[in-house]
Formats: sequence, structure tokens, C-alpha cells
Amino acid sequence: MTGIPSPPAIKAWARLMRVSRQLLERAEDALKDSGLPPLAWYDVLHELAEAGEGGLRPFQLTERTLFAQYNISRLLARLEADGQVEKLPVADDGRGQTVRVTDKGRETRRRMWTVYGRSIAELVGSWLSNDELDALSALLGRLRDPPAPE
Amino acid sequence: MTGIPSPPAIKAWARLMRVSRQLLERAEDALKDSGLPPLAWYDVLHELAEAGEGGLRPFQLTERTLFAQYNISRLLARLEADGQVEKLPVADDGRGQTVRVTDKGRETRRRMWTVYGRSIAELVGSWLSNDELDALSALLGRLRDPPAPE
DNA sequence: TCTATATAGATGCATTTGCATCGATCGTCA
DNA sequence: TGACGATCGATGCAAATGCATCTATATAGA
Repeated sequence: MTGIPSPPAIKAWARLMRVSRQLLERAEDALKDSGLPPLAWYDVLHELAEAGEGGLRPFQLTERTLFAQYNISRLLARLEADGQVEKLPVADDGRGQTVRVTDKGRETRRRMWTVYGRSIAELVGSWLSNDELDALSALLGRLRDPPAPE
Repeated sequence: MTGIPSPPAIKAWARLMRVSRQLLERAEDALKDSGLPPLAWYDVLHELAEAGEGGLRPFQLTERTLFAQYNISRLLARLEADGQVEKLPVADDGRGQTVRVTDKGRETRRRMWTVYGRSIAELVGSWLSNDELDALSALLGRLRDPPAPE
């Protein structure tokens, strides 16, 4: 019975898609303009930095970042080729590996954050109050992880 | 002075990016599962349908859809090859052309909407009340079209 | 233990995107 | 009118994405 979306739903959807695309593009542009790698690198380096010395398995990264499995596989290959991460065999699972961020990777993340963080502040932080930002987060949170259509 | 984003700004940004990506993926999957073309086709067909008989110039489509110019160029080539749109020379500008949706294109849009609309209803409409959806639209509207960084 | 099935991760191939640039026409200004 | 910069749209080439599938290891069940 939810076949036809209400006008407010359509409008919210349209704005959500449009605004997120636009802001994402701005953030990517800012990184490019500073000669820094794309946001996808940041996402992975960030997760790995949070994970600490233990590192993460690639499949854990696919869960956390929403990138497709083959995408993570290739992204990690690029990051490794560039010395940003290192892959270690994992003892109790011969199929897998553990990925750990290197010092260079940590430094890359730090440099990216100075630009990325500024983008966030400019694109979002300077237009809404903290209360409004919290309200936005709360509303978006209700749309998160909707149950997959069986 | 807006160099460092506040925690609420970071959280709102993260949710915005994550939720929009996730919902977009769901909507795309639903179309694929029904054997329908990707959302990009819908966006263009929708704009052209709204424009009516007069059609639109490609550069107008790039403005309205946020797709890059070369992207629109190739998307239109694919749509034309598939008979969804037709390109007409435009009288008063020898460089340009006018793009108009065909009957087939209108039919494609209609069929896509039955699936796409249901996705919107399920992914957004069923989780927030209309008032909440309006509040979300209003907040997102404040983030729209931020002035480009010079 | 042996077999069947599931999971981790990589990869070949086609499609799409991004980037730079091009050819063509338009508009402006001398 | 003629020259010049701007705009419209297309395109060659490289990189990234999507899709299907593959290899290898792990796990469950007879």
C-alpha cells in the first residue's frame, strides 16, 4: 500500500539526492584542487586508522564503507601500491588478510582532513546551527539501514 | 575561521553521505531488478517530459541535472540510439540542438516511475511523517546551492 | 574423513566516468 | 567587416565501476 509516494516524500527524496550529490562534488573538488586523493581514500584510511594496530579485514571495510567488494579489493590494491596501507596474512584464516594503515597513510589522512574538514565546516556547518544539525542527523538516522526488500 | 567542523556538523555530514548513498543504491537495485534502465535515464526523461514539446538544449539539462557536460552528451547519445529521445537542429543557434522526448521515452519514464516511486515511498515515505519530511526538506534546502568557493 | 556448500578476495571484460581538448558557431568590439 | 574570446557539444584516452566468475580456504554434514 505504499506504492505511491506522497508529495512531501518526493520532495524530501529529491532534495536529499540533489544536495548530497552537490556537496559531495564540492568536497571532491576541494581535495582535487589541493592535489589530494579522492574521498574514497579518506574513507578507507579513516576506518583503518580507527581500527588501530590490529587493522581490518577487507570484508570489514566493505561493511563499514558501503563500497562494493570488488571496489574495496581494487582500492586496497591502489593504496598498497602507493604505500598507504600494508597487507598482512592472517593466522587463523588462510583465505584472508589484514590490512593496516602505514605511517604514510596516516599522514595522508591527516593532510586530507585539513581540506575535507574545512569543506564540511563550510558546506554544512556554516549554514545550520548545531541544534539544526542535530535535528538533521536525527531525521536522517531514521532513514538509515532500512530493512532490505527481502 | 570555519576551518574546523563542529562535531554536529561532522555527524550530519556523515549521515547525509551515508544515507543518500545507501538509499540511492536501493533505488537503483530496484530498477535493475525490474529490468529497467538506471536512474540517470529517469532524470533526463523527467526533465524532458516537463519541458514538453519545446524540448531542452543539452546545456539546460546539465544545469538541471547536475551531470557533467560530457556525461549528458554521452547519455543523450545512448538515449537517442535507443529511441528514447530525438535531437533536432535549433534554428537560431547553429552550434546547438534541441532534445525532445519521444513517445517511447515517455513510456519508459512511466514504467520507471512505478518502480522508482515505490522505492521512494518505501525508503523515505514510510519512515517519516509528512511533517517530518517537510522539516527534512527545509533543512536540506538551507544547504542547497551554497556559493561556489570563488 | 570425505563431500558439499559457503565465504574471502581477486580479476577479465564491458560500460561508464573523468579529464583534457577539439571543431564549430556565436557575440562583441574595433 | 574582421578578429577574438566565449559558448555549445563531441570525443580520444585513461581511470574507475559494475558484473560475473574464479581460485582458495573454511565450515558443516553424512
